[in-house]
Amino acid sequence: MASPPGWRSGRPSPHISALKDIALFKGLSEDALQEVLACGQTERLAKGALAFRQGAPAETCHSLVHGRVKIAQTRPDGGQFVIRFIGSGEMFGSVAALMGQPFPADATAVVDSIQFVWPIHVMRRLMMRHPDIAIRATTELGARVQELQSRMAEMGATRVEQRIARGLVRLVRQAGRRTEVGIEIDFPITRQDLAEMTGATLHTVSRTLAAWEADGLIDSSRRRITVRRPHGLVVIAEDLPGARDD
Amino acid sequence: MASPPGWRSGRPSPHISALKDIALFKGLSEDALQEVLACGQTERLAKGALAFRQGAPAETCHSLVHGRVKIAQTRPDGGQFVIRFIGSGEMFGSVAALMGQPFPADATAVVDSIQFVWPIHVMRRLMMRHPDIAIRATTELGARVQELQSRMAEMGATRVEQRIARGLVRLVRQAGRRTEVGIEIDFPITRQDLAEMTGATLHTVSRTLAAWEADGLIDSSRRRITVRRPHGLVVIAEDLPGARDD
DNA sequence: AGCTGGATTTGCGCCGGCGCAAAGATCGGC
DNA sequence: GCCGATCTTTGCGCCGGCGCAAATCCAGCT
Repeated sequence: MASPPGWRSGRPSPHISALKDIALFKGLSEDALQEVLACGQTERLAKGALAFRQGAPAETCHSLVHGRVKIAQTRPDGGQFVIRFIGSGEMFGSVAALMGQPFPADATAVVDSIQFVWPIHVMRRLMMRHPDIAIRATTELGARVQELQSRMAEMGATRVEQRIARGLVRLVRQAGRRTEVGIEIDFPITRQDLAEMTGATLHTVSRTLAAWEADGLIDSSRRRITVRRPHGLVVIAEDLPGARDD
Repeated sequence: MASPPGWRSGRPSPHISALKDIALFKGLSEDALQEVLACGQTERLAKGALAFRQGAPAETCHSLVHGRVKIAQTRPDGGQFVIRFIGSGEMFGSVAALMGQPFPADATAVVDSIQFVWPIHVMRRLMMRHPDIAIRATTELGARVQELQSRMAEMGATRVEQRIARGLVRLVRQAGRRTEVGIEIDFPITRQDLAEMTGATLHTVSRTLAAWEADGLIDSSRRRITVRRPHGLVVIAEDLPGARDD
């Protein structure tokens, strides 16, 4: 694993370039970026550390500079539910902040990470001054809405195997890294996580993955999953007729 | 914009008040409202008529002036999925329009309705000119995201009975009308719809409602549902311990 | 290296909810 | 008032996936 610049020194080195990678700020003027930068700060998140906690007042916007963060909700019945995983350049916690509501979930670093944090009122001010940003925000949120809706529709699908396959496909798309054998999910993920993403049980996920591994569809070990034949997974996810490989 | 033909002949500036009821336009200046009004048009939607069709290019924003519209998606496997019901004053189809993507679902009037339609570029222009609108839009979308996320979390809950109860509770909140016996869903809804909202089968929904009716929890007839003891429903929805009345 | 706790696997039994099929109830139209 | 189209109810059988429990395995720590 290559260490990102400025990681070890314990010294946050805020880079405008990092901000530029955030979709929301694309095409923003230098001084506007400076404004954000000046108001916010870079923070280190050790693996397992929380960026924010479910129920806490949301007064900050977060953006991940490096690493991976899990957004997970504790339901009243005690069950956990994994909403999504955040990768580099993505923002999180912003919806709650914009809405003036408490964070709806915990944000936990699954690997050592670096986040950039700034107060919500800066974002508000920016939006007032630069309508582009607000418009870009609607686009971002629109994308979220669409993704959530498609995920909703998926949940309707009864077969658990399908749901797990789709969850895995999504992870591959978002966090896949090519290796010799296939595509690996580039951060540690437990079967429990996968279960909590798809609404299945830990047990069923374990069994299912084991079956797929026996079929040579995937490789897996503790917290690691590598997809050897992505297409085969898609066939299951989309319930295509094909019983053959590619 | 050229005057739209036909519909407006007898009506002087049809529903500027109707526009004011749309959250997105709250607090907007008179002339800005006029701009929207001039570019759009009011349309009648007979029961069963489509406001737009899944897959069609989304070049229009819609807002319901009166009636009720069902947004439902046809999945690749042929199944239908009810995304949501639209009530008076709510906007629909706007996410797709803003994102420049085809409509993701059909919009069908479930009762005789009236909608207001205007081209997306007007909305874009308005947003550029009035950041408030864009900001308000982010708020709206944020709310959608939150609602979808909570719905997602619900879907994880295994028990079908719970999911149905929650679907019903949501409908009551959104479209409940007080009557002598309880609260009635104020538009015709089939068990099929309920099934497609909650990811259950028509059959299971039917059986479940029958059981609830036997318990005096609800009244129902063809396309009509009246909740006699909302609290009892919530108890099921939230899986509270209480096995008693309210 | 040894220990400890989290992560994973696996077996077994049970039951809820779907699939299928057909009858019954209502509404709306003619 | 009759007919046809929906919408709704109900019976029966089957099976997938959960619940429970125990055994292993592995990573990180001291």
